[in-house]
Amino acid sequence: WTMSSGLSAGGRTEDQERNSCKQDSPVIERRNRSGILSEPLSKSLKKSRTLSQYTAVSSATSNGHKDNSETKSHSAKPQPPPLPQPTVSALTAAKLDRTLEQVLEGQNGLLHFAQAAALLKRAGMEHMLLPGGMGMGVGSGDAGSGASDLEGTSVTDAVGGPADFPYGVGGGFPFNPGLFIMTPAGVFLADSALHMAGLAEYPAQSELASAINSGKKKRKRCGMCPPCRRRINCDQCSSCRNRKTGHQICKFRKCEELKKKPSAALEVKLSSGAPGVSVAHTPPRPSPPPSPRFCCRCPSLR
DNA sequence: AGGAACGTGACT
DNA sequence: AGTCACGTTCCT
Repeated sequence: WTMSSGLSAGGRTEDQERNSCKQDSPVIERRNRSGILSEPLSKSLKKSRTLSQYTAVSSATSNGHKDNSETKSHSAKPQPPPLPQPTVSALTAAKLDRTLEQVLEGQNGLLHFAQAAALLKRAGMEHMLLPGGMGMGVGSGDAGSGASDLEGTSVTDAVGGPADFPYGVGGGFPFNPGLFIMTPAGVFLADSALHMAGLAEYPAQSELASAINSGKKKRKRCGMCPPCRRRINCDQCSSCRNRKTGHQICKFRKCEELKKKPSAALEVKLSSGAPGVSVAHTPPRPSPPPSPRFCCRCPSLR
């Protein structure tokens, strides 16, 4: 996964502008060896998902945020249309950063979904997935419409085209969206989906599902919210000043999801129709108060 | 209720 | 072993 490297090279944040005394030199990029500044996303995210399982799909994620050398290596692939490639001189750093943030926000959830779908599909093929098994969710009832919505337009657009996510209009994307768990850390496969696909040996996925259920594990940064994407400690907030005693991340970098109470976050997930294992055919909720950001039925809702 | 300090898990 | 950071507890 190279998103973090892309971010670090892609543009200077507003923070960097503010704390210019430190950020003028590239020293800031190597200031923390554990990745606080240069790799804010990779550590939590790479553990949360089986990145090695991802193929070309994941590479599309970082296309827009790589430096020139990285972009060159992917020059054969069509770049996602919404990603601007302005000259740095033409845009201010802050503006560029905002643009990147918008692009990221719009794409991350869908990309995670696409990646999970790719993983499931690939693994399912490897396991000679039963014909009537996973496919049955597609055409059945409202789930089908939601699925077609997703794969037909949003996902394809976000990922960059059928080459990257070949489950487009005619691709026959065979999975019920209810089989996916939308979490702050990304989109994962529901437990039952794993069993249906015979994927019990995919440890990260099942482990995550159990972690969601138990709620015992330490939560991790979502990696997508603005605070998570922020790479610079303010060095001025109480958390920064009291780092030795406080053991707390900079207030401006505190993940939005982690700010919520664990119970509240769980309730949001449940009410948004993404309960860990109760899958596909749950009856529609009478008054769904969907999470503004995560909803497995309405992936475009943010 | 919000913030600070501490305990401790996760990671290098 | 050292560092980071989430969760809990305590204090205001």
